[in-house]
Amino acid sequence: MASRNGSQARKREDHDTASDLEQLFGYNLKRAYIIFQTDFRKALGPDGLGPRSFALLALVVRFPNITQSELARALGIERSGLVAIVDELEGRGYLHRVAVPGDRRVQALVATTEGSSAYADALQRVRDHETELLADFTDDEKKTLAHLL
Amino acid sequence: MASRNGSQARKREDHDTASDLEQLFGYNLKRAYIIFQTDFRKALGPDGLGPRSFALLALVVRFPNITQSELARALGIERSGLVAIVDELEGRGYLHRVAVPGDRRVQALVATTEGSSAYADALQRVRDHETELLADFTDDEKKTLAHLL
DNA sequence: TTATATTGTTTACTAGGTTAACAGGTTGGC
DNA sequence: GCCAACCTGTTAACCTAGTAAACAATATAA
Repeated sequence: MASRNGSQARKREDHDTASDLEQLFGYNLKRAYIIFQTDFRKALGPDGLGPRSFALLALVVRFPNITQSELARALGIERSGLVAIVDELEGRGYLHRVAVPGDRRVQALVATTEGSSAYADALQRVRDHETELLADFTDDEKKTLAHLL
Repeated sequence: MASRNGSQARKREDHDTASDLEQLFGYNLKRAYIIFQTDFRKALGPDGLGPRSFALLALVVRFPNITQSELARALGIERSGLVAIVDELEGRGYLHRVAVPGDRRVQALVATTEGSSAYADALQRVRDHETELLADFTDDEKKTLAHLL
């Protein structure tokens, strides 16, 4: 029988001390992160913004004329990695690159009105999904969690 | 001057309301996860186990004779993705595949003594690093966090 | 001026997965 | 017993998100 060893293992896993992994913060953090990311994509639909594009757009909306180098620092990724994301958002018409008078190397990013409203809409949806996801927690717990992270 | 817009942006980011992102649980969760993962790799050294191999080995140590299909379910990844990890751990001599008498399809996994002790060592290091990483928190906060995740 | 640094970009690469197909083995219905 | 349906481990092709190195254009410091 194929499931003999398996059901043994699963039984032990079910009640008792499932495994060392569950005692590690890092492992649980990863699982929580995956849950949130999956939910994020569900919130924004199949051809909505991805987490990266959303984060980048958030910064551009918040800080108009921010440069790509600054964005890379703020997001903690490499400049080269930004290009594709900016291309995508520019392709959607959510922002455009504008030349900066004083320095011909940089291209400041500004959100279009379409980009701003798309962002506001997405933000609302993500927030709604997050509160739904955290519905099991008390307000106190939520506050603590937010503070700790 | 290249940094004119930039310093404006950064100044605003510094004090005030930095951006909507920081109010989102998902975004902070991601950052926390990245911090923990980076620390994990530091704890185990450059050619130590990766998080995936570590997690798999943990389950094999805990549940001897577990099958790969069961592992895939437990870890939430596809069976095909496991093969490379099992290959790696088998290559290190930490576990081996053994035939199961009753069912010639499955190959149960068992940790070698070398694998068990390597795992115990790694687990200790990861735990040490985690407690160090969480040193700023009070015991109460740590308990709450563990409970929430 | 000349050396050094920075910006945005392309290209090649890596890590960590997924999906689809497969060969071999098992099982349930009849 | 036979056959259809299913499960197991595996390979191959692919995808996503990122890194690292190189580059041309530009800016700044000595």
